[in-house]
Amino acid sequence: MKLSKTADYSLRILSFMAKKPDELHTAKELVDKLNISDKYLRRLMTKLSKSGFIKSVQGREGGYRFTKPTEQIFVSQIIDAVDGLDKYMGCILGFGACSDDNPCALHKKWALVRTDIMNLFKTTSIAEMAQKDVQKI
Amino acid sequence: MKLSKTADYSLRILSFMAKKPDELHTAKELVDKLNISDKYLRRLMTKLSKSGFIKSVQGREGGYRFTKPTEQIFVSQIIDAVDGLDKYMGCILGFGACSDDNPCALHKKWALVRTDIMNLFKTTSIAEMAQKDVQKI
DNA sequence: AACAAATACTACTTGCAAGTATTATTTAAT
DNA sequence: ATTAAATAATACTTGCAAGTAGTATTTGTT
Repeated sequence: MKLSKTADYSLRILSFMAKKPDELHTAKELVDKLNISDKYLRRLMTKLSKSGFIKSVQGREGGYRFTKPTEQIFVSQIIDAVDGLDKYMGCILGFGACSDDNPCALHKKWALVRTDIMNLFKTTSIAEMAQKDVQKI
Repeated sequence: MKLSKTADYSLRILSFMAKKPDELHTAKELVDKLNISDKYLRRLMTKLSKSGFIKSVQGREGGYRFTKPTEQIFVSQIIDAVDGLDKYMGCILGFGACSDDNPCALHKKWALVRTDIMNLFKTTSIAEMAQKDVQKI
C-alpha cells in the first residue's frame, strides 16, 4: 500500500515549501533539499501549478509560491490532482464492478479500512505535515 | 491502494479453488472461469505450487490441489509469497528509512491504518473468501 | 540590447509488471 | 510404443510510470 512516486514527491515538495509558506521557492532549491531528480521535479511543479495549489513566477527571480493558506490544502486534494484518488480507492482485488451491491470477497472488510484511509487523507493538511521534518531517503 | 495483479489473481484463483477444496483443478478450468490470461495464470500456478499452498499433479489427468485445509491459508501468506508483504507495508511516502524513531510526516497516522490492513490480511482465510462469489470483471 | 537565471515544453530512454509465444516434460489411456 | 492432455521452463513483447536530455520561453539586471 503505497502512493505513486509522483504523489510522494508532491507531498514532500509541498510539505517542504509549507515550512516557509509565504516565500518563493525555486526548483533548484527544492531539488537540492529534497533529493528528487531535477527534470522530474520541474515537470511536476508545472503540473502542481496548473492544479492551482501553487503558482509559478517565470523568468529571473522566478519560482513557486502557494496560492492559499497551507491549512486549506489537504493530502487528498494533492493526490487527486496528480494521480486521481480513484487510483487508490478502488476494489482491493482490482474488480472494476465491485460495489456494495456487487461486493468482492473482501469488500466489506476493505471498505472499513478504505474509509479510514480516506479520512486520513482528507483531514491532513499540508500545514500539519510541514510541522514534521521531511526525510531525504 | 491496491494489490498487484499477481496478488489479485492469486487470491481470486485460490478463493475459487477453495469452493471445492478437495478437487483437482486444471489450469484450463481456472482460465475459463476466472477470466485471467492463460499463460500468466499457468506461470502463477507454478509459483503458488512452489510456495506450498497447492501442489501440482503433472501429466494427463493432472492439475492443482490444496496441500492443507483452506481454513489454514491466510491472505497475508499468499500476498507474502507472490509479492512480499514488505511491498505493501512500507512507508506511505516511500521513505526507506521511515520508522517509529525516524518518522515521516504521516507515519503515526498511517501506522494505525497499516495495522488494520495487516490484521485484515492475517485474519482472513481463503476458506472465508471462498464463501463469497468471485467476480469476473 | 545583451545577458543571466528562472520556468515550460517536447521528445527520448529506462525499468518493471503484465502479457504472450514456443518448446520441453510428465503421465494416463489406448 | 504412441498419443493426448496436462504442467514446466524459457524467452520475447507490451504498456506505463519514472527518469533524462535538449530546446524554447519568460523576465529582471546590467
